Amino acid sequence: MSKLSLDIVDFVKKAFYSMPAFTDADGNFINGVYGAVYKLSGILKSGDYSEIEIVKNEDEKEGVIPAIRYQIDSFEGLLSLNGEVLISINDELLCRLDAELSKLSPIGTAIKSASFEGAVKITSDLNEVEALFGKKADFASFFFLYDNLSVDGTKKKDVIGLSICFDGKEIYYIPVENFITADYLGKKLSVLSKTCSLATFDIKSCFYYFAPYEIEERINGYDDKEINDSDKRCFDALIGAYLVNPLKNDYQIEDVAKEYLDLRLPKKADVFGKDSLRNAEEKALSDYASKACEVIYRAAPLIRKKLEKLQMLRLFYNIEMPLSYILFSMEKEGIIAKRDELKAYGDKLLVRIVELEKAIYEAAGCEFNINSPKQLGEILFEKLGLPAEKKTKSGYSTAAEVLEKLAPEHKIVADILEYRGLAKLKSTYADGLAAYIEADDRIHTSFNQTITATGRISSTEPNLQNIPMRTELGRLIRKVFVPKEGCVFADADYSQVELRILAHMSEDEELIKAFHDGDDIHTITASKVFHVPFDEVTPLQRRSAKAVNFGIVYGISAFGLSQDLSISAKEAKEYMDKYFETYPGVKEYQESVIASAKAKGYSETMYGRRRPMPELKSGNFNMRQFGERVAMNAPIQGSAADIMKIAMINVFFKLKEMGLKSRLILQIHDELVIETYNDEVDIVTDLLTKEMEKSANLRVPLSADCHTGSDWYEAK
DNA sequence: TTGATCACG
DNA sequence: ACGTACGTGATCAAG
Repeated sequence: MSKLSLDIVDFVKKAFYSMPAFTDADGNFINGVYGAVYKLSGILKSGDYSEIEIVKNEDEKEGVIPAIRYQIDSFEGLLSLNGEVLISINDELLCRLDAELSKLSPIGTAIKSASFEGAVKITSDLNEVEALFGKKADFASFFFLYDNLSVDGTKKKDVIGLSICFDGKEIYYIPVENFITADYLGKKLSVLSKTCSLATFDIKSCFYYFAPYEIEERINGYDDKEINDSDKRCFDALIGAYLVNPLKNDYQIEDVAKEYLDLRLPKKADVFGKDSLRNAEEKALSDYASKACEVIYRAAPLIRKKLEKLQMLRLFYNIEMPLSYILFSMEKEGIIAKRDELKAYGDKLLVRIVELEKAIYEAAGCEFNINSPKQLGEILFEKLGLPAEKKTKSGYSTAAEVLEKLAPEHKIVADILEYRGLAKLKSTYADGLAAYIEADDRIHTSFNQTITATGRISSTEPNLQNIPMRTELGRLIRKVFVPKEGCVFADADYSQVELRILAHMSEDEELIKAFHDGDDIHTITASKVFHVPFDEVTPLQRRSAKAVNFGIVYGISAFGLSQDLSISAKEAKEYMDKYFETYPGVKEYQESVIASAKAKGYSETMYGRRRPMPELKSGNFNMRQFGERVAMNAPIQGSAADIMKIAMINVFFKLKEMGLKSRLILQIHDELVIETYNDEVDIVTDLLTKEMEKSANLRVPLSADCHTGSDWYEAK
């Protein structure tokens, strides 16, 4: 009888790759530990050994993917209950292993794994690839597998391979290597898109290599056409899933697999870890990509049916799908940011920040971290004894709103407020933006189309939709954003688009009339609400009317309005009552929207975009109130988002149709920026304004103001 | 990772 | 009686 030396790292690793990938009910892989126990059990039952010596190569363990790593640990735990290295083989051990085996069995745990009816074929044979794309088909899915490592200097992602599926049975995985480049595969897909509907996931990331036929050939703007099944179009399962449920914060392909197919798809990070996919085994790569491709192939028709049922096909095909290409194009263009000027701006801020720090430490009598709300609160409210308004869960509130009230109490407060403002500008904007300037001197933001609950787009890495505007010092940052040589910026923004949409949707006659009468809607509203002639509206009255107008769009509450205007809730309520007397149609409209949302569980925009409102069914009063405000706001904010998206489609394809060189580069909710060639300024400003104003036909006119300038500060 | 704060529409 | 304006993203501190 002899001793079995068992290298558990290698043992589990081999087992993992020899078994189909299955998981437990929580989605954790258990195929490696299952295979290892199964094999070990067989070895031990042969009776050749009397004891096991556990060998564990920690270095090798670090090198394996996470999905294997944790299985090594659980295998070790099963084998060696108390951490022994030497284990004697007896009946107790054999029984324990058998018991574990039945627990781990994929049959026993009844886990459905993404499994194929047909085999995955890996091919690098050019003839085979050519033949593959020459197939006659109505529908195919594809999936680009990108490297985990993001490449510095460019947003262009590294493609490792492409999976493509034509009939749901046979899935091909084509590694990108040698003459089979990502560009080549993209071109093949472009050609295919002419005769075959294609589905993928996150199509925006595919546009680096592939432009669908319907985009390449297109010169016409938005068209509210019916959707024919026979039309060959691209389908993005991510955008589809988002439209069906815009509340989910993070849609991964694994979520789509689970939600629409009840399949557990392994997470990319679990399979490959954080390492580059360049070093991963081809089988693992093809396995992952093919599963994703199959999920798309099977889920896309289901998502499409769902959209059809929800009457959102036109929103999907006529607005969101073409928009995704425009967002890609805007990301790719980017915007020049001047490194040196940003640095100089930051240095200027730093001088004052250092001064303020000194003054604050002196006034406080000690040094502390001004950026820490906790430490700041202790200094202000304990050491200096300022009157505290305990407001947050974790302690004193030191928000600007609170500090402003405290300013007369102690001279330190004003310095802190100024410090805060400057520190924000330095960290988020001066230093923050500089880190995103790429080799082409441009910042390439990411526009996200599947984030917001209302249908707006968002901007990240960096966020170019929140560049300072309201204070002069902050606004100066916009001077670092400049057009390229021979260009200016054309910047157009909608005037009061949300209130105009409210006028349209509520059909309130007075509000509609107000927009036909003139364009200072706040003064007109003040005049009507306070019963004074237009020319005699006081600044305070206008400010109040403006706040009420904002409140109406947000889904008004007397308390919120009172906070904004620093008045009592009773006075705020009076303003609201007067407003609703003036515009009774608005009140009726808001009530009907809430009633409808309560009945249906969602509210919708002019173009059929839905926002589900589970809060309305909540047992919690506050949640229900929130649901009601959201029900009032979402159709307004969402319709404005729809209209801007239509305008972007019209502007983008108009530029293309006219063969202009100028390009859309930014969207900030109600504002578009075009990098405009000097010889195209007149035509571009004209088409930009016109396309924005005619993108929707409302009961009130849409108005857009366009400015030009040689930097973003000047063009606003 | 979460909460507080603050930048935008 | 209760606690609230709508929608985002980045940074910093602290657990």
